[in-house]
Amino acid sequence: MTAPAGTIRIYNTLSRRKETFETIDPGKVRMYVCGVTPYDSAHIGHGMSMTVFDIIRRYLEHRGYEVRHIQNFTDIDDKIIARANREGIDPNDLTEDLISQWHAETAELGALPASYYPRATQEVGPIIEMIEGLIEKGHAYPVGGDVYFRVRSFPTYGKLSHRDLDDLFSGARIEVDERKDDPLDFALWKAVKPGEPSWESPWGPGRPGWHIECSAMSSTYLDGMVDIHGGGSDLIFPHHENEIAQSEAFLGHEPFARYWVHNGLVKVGADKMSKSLGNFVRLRDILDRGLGPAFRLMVLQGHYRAPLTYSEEGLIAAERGLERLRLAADPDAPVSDADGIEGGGEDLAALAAESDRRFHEAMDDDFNSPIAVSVLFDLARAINRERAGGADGATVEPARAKLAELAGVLGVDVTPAESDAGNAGPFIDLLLKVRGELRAAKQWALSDLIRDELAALGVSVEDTAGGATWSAKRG
RNA sequence: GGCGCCAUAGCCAAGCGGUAAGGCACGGGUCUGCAAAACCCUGAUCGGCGGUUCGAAUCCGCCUGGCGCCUCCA
Repeated sequence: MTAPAGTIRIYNTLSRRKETFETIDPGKVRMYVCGVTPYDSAHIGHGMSMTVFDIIRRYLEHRGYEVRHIQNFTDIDDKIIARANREGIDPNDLTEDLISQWHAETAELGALPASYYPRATQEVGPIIEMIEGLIEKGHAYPVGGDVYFRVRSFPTYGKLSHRDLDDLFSGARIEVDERKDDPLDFALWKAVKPGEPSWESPWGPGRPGWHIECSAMSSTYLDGMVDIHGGGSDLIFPHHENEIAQSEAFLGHEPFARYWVHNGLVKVGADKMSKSLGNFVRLRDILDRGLGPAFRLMVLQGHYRAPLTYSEEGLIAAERGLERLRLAADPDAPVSDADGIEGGGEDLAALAAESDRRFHEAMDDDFNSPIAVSVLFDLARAINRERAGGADGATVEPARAKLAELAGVLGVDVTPAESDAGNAGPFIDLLLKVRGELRAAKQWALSDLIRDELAALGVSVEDTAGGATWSAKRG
């Protein structure tokens, strides 16, 4: 269902302001998200980025846009070669394996697959063409089998990261390669070294440098102009800065990307989480515990541009919150008719309408998901309050349906927890039936024993007015 | 050294000029055989000091404490 039209505003790293979102083609969004260099398994930082851009994409689609979402794999790089050599395997086998893991993890995280996933190694032709074009235009020069981009030839270099060339130079932490015209020039093509994979090129055998593959791929798959170009904020410099320089110098027009969107980084404790710091948490570990949906909610509860402080408690807190949303969104949730608890007698249809308005207002404003999520919780509380007061399903339905709908827009799965009990279901039902008899006979010790033992097995039992219900713990 | 960002209740986290969303935890209740879940109640004046303003968590300055980028990184 498409919501009523509203103006979407997006923060653009380039202008450092929120801008009204207007696409190149009406109703269509060209989105390029920097994927990964697959040299190791994904961590939750990748998970955050995947989730953030999945939410942005879902919301734009919800708003009626058709989104062409391209996500690349830079499957040739120093680290890939280093690891493959260390393990004595073919770099291709390594990247194939990691890429298939990536796809599996994307799916388990509940992120929609991209429209297409180009790979650097399969785009060498376009990459070489682009490099040749840059040389012709004087923006690049070959040196002994390498090719470098001449940073000083691109007057607006630094506009994305808001840096001055001379400030960068004064940073003086760049290895000085005497063969380069300028220390800041970066490699477009790297001459082959012993033991490395290589491709033929006008400059001899070699391989693409780091940034050029994204320029070539975004150009190839999004017609040389993109609406949204995204990635983690650690990519702003040098990766995206270099990408702009290459693409705009080559294409001869700017901007090559209209909205630069960057997500905040995951922190563990006070520090940024990264492979090099060794403080990373593998995405796989969270997924295997069945906490993928909780992770998504945790990401949503913070703003996408702000750093996300990750902790085990934070993840568990999100899981608890998610359970509350699930209960509220469950059409078969038990209704209490206990005395002493009164419903608010609210107009839930009106609440649903108001919630819808607030939700879209928040998401339209640079994807303010924390507020959108708070709307979900407000709905949940109202629903539970009415149910606690004995309201029937029909009374609660407008709010319940709205909650499920809005959660769905964010990709939050609030469908009732599926039983992980496998074939044990009927036996558990049987046990609870027996326990019911015991309770009727006030055999509390035995009935409590059954409940405790089931709990130890990961099955929680709850007694409600309508009888006992059970649910298996996820994971 | 350069550029930039952030400091909001126990933890996480919105708000960005009109007297503090939401989540989790804690405590007190209701319900329950007990429990669980749910519901109700309870908690902050926004790092510090100045300034601008009728009015500031929100703007400016200084200070203190963190972080990020400048090198591979989502």
